[in-house]
Amino acid sequence: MGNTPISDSEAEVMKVLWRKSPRTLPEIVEAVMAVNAWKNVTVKTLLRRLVEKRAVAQEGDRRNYRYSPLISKDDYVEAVGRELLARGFNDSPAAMLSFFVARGKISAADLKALETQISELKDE
Amino acid sequence: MGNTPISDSEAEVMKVLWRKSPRTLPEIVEAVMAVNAWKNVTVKTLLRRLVEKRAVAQEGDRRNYRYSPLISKDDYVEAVGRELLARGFNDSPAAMLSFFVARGKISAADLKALETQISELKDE
DNA sequence: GATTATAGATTACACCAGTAATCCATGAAT
DNA sequence: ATTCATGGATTACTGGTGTAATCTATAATC
Repeated sequence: MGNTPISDSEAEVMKVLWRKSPRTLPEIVEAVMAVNAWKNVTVKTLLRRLVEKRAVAQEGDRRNYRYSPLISKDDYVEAVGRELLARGFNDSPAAMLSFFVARGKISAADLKALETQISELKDE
Repeated sequence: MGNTPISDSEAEVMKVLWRKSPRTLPEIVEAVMAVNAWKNVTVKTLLRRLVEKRAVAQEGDRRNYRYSPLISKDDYVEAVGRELLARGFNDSPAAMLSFFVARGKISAADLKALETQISELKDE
């Protein structure tokens, strides 16, 4: 998609690492394949590319590496979010919000919860 | 980027058409080049691809076509948003919102405005 | 009528992403 | 010692995207 250093398919691999890490290759392959109908070699390729682009760490001894994420889910999500903001909403979070509200994707209850969240943030 | 039928660069062309349409080629080229340092042929290519993928209509007589968007900005934005939601927030708009609030991207005033928006929606 | 400018079409080309096959080396099993 | 399985590396191939050069036909101009 856009500007994240992580592609969509690669993100599928990251997701399993974000859930639990470190993991070994077979663990990762299994977890990814539980969700995506890819060949195991495909998962290996994705993992290797992630290591290359320093999004995943390879530790321990060769032949039995342990893999862990080097990019946090929050960072990833923030990058994706920033992209949406730029692409669709002219960098205005409020405009985005408004859009989702208008589409009925965000309820009054959601807003209440957010209010609470905001006031809690203020108490710091 | 992801699944929108419109790529990032192509979106730059759509943007000028969303702002005002129909427009002629030179108008489009000029408007796009005011923002992007592309060669004019590049803009032509993007426009042609958009016509090919039926995102833009070509009307009037050859040699002086008028171009207008066939995909609305709202549709585009919604597609991009849906994609983000899937990629980063597990399809939960509320989760996304919460994320932006936590990052201080959404103010209490923004929320107030949204509340109003919601209650207005309810009155229908 | 010849020349020129240019809207639009055709062709190009490198890079990345998605998806995968094949190869290699080594630890395990026989 | 030989074979097998498998983690990891190398290579591959297609389609899309970013970016553009070149060509063609025609309207305008001289």
